[in-house]
Amino acid sequence: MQFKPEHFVFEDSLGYLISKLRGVMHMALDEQVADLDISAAQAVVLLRISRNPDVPAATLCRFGGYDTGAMTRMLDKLEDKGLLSRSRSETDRRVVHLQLSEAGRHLCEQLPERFCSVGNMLMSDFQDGEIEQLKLMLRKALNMAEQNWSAHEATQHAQKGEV
Amino acid sequence: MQFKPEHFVFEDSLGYLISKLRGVMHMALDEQVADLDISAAQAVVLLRISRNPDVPAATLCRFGGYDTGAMTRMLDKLEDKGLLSRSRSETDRRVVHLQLSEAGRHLCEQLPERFCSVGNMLMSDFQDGEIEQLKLMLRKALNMAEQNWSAHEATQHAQKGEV
DNA sequence: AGACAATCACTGCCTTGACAGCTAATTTTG
DNA sequence: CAAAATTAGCTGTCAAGGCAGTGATTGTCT
Repeated sequence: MQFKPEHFVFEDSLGYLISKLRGVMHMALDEQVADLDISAAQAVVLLRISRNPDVPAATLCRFGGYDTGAMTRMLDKLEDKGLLSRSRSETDRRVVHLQLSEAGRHLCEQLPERFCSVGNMLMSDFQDGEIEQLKLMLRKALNMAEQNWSAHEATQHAQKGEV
Repeated sequence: MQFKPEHFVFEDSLGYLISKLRGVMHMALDEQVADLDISAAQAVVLLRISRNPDVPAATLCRFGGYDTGAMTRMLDKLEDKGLLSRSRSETDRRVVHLQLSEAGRHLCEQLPERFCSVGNMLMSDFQDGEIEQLKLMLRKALNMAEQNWSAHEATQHAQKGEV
């Protein structure tokens, strides 16, 4: 029982800080990739495909935190831009495999730098080890969430998460 | 230069962890207030009004990270539910003041407990001081963002942030 | 083998929130 | 004091994403 209702101040709460930081990071990434003519969300998906060639779309949904409908439409746009192509799996014809085009691969080569720029903008005055410590605590919280969720939502839809 | 492109792994990045945690917290809060027939976003706005009686809507926009259009429609819904009432300011007739109704006040009394439940669910195995340390680092990152932003976006719209 | 359930991708429908344009009211400036 | 700029709130429009329902395919169970 770390938090007590009688002392709760939203503007000082963890939820507020986390949400705000997420918003800032998302906006910063959007700006970083604007010249590539994609959005932050699209950049994340593209990077994922480039690291996992021929990944099925459904896998992207699960780990990317997207609805299958949202993913379909996002892939439509990326395909329209000529950054990737879809192809039905031979072994399981329900599945659609995703491959980056030449333009997509070229674009993805530039992404890690853009992602890192955002991190460096926010963390430049963090000391050695502080970042790892921060990530450790975030992972700890996520683990807790996962435990408390599987306990009572085992039957419901998959966990959602986010990008 | 804390982050280097050649070592970048998205699933282990700060952006991924922050986004995922935000998603989990948002979902958990939604669930916590579902029986009150409001959304997590609405809960935040209501709590803010209850702490700042007669707050102008524009102030909610600025500190809540909402567009004025989005705020108008959110207040429409809360008014339809009978949780608050709007009234034009006497001294500045552009301004709309917000007051909670009796039902709204009663609902708000229950909110801190719901917010804390989410925090306690995620942080139950954090040790003393760890939470404060985590918040300290988050605030540090947010401060950095604010600095680097005012530098190059001074002329653009207000910073957005999030709820 | 055949019935049934599960999975994958896709589509319509809906909500949320951003952006731009608008009016009214106020403040600033010439 | 009049004109211009600013501020507050509202509305239309758009894009993103969630939910439910569908068809096709595959897996499972009897």
